[in-house]
Amino acid sequence: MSDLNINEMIWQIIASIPEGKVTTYGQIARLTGYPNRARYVGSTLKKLPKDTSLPWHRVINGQGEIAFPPDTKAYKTQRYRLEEEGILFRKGKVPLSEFGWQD
DNA sequence: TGTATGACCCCAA
DNA sequence: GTTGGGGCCATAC
Repeated sequence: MSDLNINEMIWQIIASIPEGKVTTYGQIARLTGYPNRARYVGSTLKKLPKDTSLPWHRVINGQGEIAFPPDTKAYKTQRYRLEEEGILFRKGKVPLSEFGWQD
């Protein structure tokens, strides 16, 4: 029940990420008020339909890297979308300056 | 009911 | 700078 609320919060937060910016699973978890739910955020994203309008590609891990292995289709898709939005990669990582929310 | 797994994170060495 | 281990909690089997 409360997890339904969490899902909505997660969707709202992701939808509010500005174009050309990214954020991390941990940040999203914290903004929902549950600092330890970073893993749950990933689980939620995995369940999204492939035709979702949610900008899931703007969500990366705490290291500034894409959460998928580099040789996967999902990785390439995500990276391509980010680069289309003007986000540049440095050695496979996104610079901190591109993060939407920072503590 | 119990164990394993995952689009993660943090801290100590 | 890297590496390893613990923690987290919903799902799947």
